[in-house]
Amino acid sequence: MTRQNDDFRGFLRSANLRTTRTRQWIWEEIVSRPDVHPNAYDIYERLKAKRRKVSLATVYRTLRLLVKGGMVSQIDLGEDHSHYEHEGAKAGHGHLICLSCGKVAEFSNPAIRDIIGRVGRSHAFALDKFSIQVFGYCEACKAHPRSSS
Amino acid sequence: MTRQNDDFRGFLRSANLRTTRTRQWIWEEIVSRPDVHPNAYDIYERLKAKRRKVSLATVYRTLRLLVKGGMVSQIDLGEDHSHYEHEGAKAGHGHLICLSCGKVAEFSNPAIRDIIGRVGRSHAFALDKFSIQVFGYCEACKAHPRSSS
DNA sequence: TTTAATGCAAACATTTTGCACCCTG
DNA sequence: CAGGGTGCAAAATGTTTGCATTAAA
Repeated sequence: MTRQNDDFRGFLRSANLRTTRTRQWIWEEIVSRPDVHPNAYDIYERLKAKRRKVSLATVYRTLRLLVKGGMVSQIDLGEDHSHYEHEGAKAGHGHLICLSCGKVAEFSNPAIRDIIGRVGRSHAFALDKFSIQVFGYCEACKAHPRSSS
Repeated sequence: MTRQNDDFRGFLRSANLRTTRTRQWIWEEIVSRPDVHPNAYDIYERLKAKRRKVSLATVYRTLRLLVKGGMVSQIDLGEDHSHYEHEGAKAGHGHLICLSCGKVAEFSNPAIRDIIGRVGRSHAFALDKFSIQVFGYCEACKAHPRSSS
């Protein structure tokens, strides 16, 4: 049993929630590939491909629960739906999003965290979390630009 | 005729778009209160209250056009719809969003801009724009917390 | 007068919910 | 075996689009 799985079961237990197969599958989809940032439908489709019968409604319900509990964070990549990622040790990182191919890279910068902490204090604001999206064109796409629609 | 109105007409002209009453009304709603960050429906309602007949569809169409043209920026305040603001001189600022009352404050920090510029370069990423959302509790709400649902 | 812009309603995409049945604890 | 969890279908929300009509240039 992995560390992440322990965390997950511990979270469910402490929240008085049941550890169901379905919830485990969804959790695994999120933690197993930290680089992927799937949306709800992605998770649903990947589980279906693995012959794990889960409904899209349950995927949404579970995601909501995990986000509320701080196990997963919900991110906006500039599309019309949310993406999700494991809220691991690398809390407080940002995303570089390619406007052409959609590729997402992560970055983490302690200086930004410090500055945001200071900004919060100067506004008498009790900080909870922050998110940063940087939009632009990745190396491949700026070398071979496609026509924009 | 204000500076902003000139910009607006200039933008439409250079994009070969017509300067219609409807578009002006919508533009005015956005620039007239830089502190408000309305969503599409807010704009629609405010115009209706002023007896300016505009359809919600046109509000959406106009917003899309303004965002594409870089006149307005589309921001995510953690709700399930977009908000909009005038993309003025204060480009590259962030938002402090109260998780309790929803109030939004802005901040601008040149150091963050620099760091993000550096991050972009180190990833060989051609920067276009960035956005920062900081979630937490404003002074009033942290003093008098409400029960969370 | 020509053609882009608009209003309306219908279509779409994403997310949530009601309810009968199922499974964990 | 009790009560929470799930699947399914329907509803709710936010946004876009087709088409007939209006109005900018």
